[in-house]
Amino acid sequence: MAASTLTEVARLAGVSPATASRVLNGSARTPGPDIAERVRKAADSLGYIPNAQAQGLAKSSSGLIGLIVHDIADPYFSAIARGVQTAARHQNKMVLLATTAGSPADERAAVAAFAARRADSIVIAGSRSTRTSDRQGNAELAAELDRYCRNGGRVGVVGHAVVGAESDEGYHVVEVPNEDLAAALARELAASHAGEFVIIAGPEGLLTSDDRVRGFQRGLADAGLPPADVLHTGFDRTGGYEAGLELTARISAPGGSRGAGPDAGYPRLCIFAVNDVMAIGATAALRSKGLRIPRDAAIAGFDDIETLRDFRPALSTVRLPLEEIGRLAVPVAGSGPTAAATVGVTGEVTLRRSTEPAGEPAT
Amino acid sequence: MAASTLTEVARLAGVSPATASRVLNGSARTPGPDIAERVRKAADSLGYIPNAQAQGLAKSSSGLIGLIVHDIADPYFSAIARGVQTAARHQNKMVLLATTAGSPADERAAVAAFAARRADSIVIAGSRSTRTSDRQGNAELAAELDRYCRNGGRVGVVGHAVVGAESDEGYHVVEVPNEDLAAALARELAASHAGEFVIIAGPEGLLTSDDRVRGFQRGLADAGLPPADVLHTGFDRTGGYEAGLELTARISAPGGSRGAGPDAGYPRLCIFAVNDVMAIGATAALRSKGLRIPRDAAIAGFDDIETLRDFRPALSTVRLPLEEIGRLAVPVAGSGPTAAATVGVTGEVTLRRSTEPAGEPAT
DNA sequence: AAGCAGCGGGAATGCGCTTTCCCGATTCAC
DNA sequence: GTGAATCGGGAAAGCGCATTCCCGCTGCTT
Repeated sequence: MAASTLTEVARLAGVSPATASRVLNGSARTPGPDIAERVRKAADSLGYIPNAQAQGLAKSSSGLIGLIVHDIADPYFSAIARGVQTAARHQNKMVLLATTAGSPADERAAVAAFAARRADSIVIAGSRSTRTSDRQGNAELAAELDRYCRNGGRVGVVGHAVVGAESDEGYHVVEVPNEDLAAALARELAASHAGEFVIIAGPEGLLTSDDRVRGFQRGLADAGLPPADVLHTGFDRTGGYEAGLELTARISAPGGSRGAGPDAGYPRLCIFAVNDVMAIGATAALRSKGLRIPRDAAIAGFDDIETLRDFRPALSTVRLPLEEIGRLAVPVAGSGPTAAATVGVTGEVTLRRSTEPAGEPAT
Repeated sequence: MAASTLTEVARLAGVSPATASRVLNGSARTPGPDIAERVRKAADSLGYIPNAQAQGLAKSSSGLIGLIVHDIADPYFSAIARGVQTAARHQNKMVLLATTAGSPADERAAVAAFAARRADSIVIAGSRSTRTSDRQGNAELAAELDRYCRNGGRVGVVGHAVVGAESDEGYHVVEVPNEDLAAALARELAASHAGEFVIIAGPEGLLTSDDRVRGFQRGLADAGLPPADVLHTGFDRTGGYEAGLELTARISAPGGSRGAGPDAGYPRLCIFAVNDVMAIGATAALRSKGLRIPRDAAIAGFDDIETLRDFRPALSTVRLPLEEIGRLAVPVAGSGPTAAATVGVTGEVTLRRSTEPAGEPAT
């Protein structure tokens, strides 16, 4: 027993399919109240559910929003996803999920799939990369997106414009001032840390990572400090952990630049991990070697993911309104082709215990 | 410039739409190699992307998997979502996301929306409830699901069968032995804790919560202990936090049943929160009042969400293979109407520092 | 050599719905 | 009271694709 169709409803109500369609969906023309009543009654006596595929085909629009993330179980992305979901609900749309682990090729495929489903708009969260190994992938992704836009699709990107994107139609980006915020963080840290600074960064070429690194270095320079060493590693917890292990050696080594160290009364090292999950990984690594934070090293992250709320030691970070970012990233439904090209959000440096000067009593 | 259609491709290739369709999609009949080549070339010179809506309409199947969760940003659900996503990818399908905050009415609406989109299958994660206030909602949800199944849909449910579900066609549940695992946890804890036991539970009527409570009590009974007090609260971090606050009073109160207490050398209280986020909330509450874990209270959760990996004190819990659960919950694509009704997974009691006997040196 | 199965391709139909177009019946203005 | 404008409803044409049916052809059997 297949689902009942509009035609069946119409027949049962004794009207034409056209009329039934008009009453059951908000058409411009509203049939008479008596007829409307009959149709509605017929509809729910049959348990009629409109076939969204057919509707989409006829109206060429699907009520779908495509969301592309690296990994839905990553707190950063799931917070954004929540925002996207909220916005979608306000627009009476559903969200289609694609996870790509950051591979441009997969992202291209996801865009194509969304296009095939005639998604009304696409949201791309997750950092862009300029690695040469991704060049071709990026180009293809950009091409796919352009085509999608030309066909009337709207796309919202979190963070950076897609590398090589041409179209400016229906393409908007939620800009996160990564560089400025990282600089601000660096300045604040520089004020209270005499020790050496080290940055745990993502792979070279990852835009978000690069921006934050650049900003942090600029902030240090502003404070009259030399640039920090940069360790490139994976953009996830594992990367942070590995870098953390590497740093433990440096921390435990006798002596060290600028004569800092646990016994000097302030942290030998101040570590900036370009995102929170990496900071968490690094913290775990240090802890596994018996080092304490902030006693033996200060550490700060970026994003302020929800996980941090209960993480000890409380991690200093830069708070980003992730959910709002998600909400803002979904293109507004009926917006004209010249929708706002860019919306900005702002963050906030949030200092917590992990970067307090050493020697304070633990809470 | 609208997206190009099969007909355009066919015309460019100088063949009929039928032939073009046959070569571009895996049809039973494969046209000659020369023709196929021509069509394929025409297709990608035009950047042809098949219209999934039209395909779906014609084939009446959509390549969509609907996923219903309470909150995608909750680590428990996002872990399951990851598993679902993995399974979907293996089936060459995409996942449609709906979040409902656990409201049966919203879940019904989500099922209807999925049905409208002709989703091939639906996965419902998130606990079922038997609260009387949800009675009608549950009934309607069950009815909606039954209709969906009768129309050929497949549904997979995590945890419990939907209350009141009739159909046994295309309906399968991933069963989690919540009760037994909770009992096992209780027995292990009983062996090392002399103090009083308290359970922080979700709202009464929430099946998952009820099962775990029942199991835990049974485990205590097995060990010859009296039943634990049960605090009912929200099934989320906030609920855990509030319950935790309430418990701090009890812990700090002078005296106490069975004469336990910090100075007695073992924890006064052993708290079992029915899920990890609640346990985290409770921990935060205790800590906010200056209490230490496990010194002043032992605490255990359930699920072993990924967040726990870096949570301190390391929380005892029951490990559930969440991602696998997600994978298993996705109905297999071509399975006959009499697909396996139930698949089981198993968990593992995982004792960590949060329930170690007090007095041990902190790590 | 005639007959038949088999194959490669095209014409046509339908999936379920929206939407234009059309037509008879009112209502309004003059 | 007649014309035009309006309203309420139905007929029909797609939306883009899959698929059934049909037809002309080749290659085989007897």
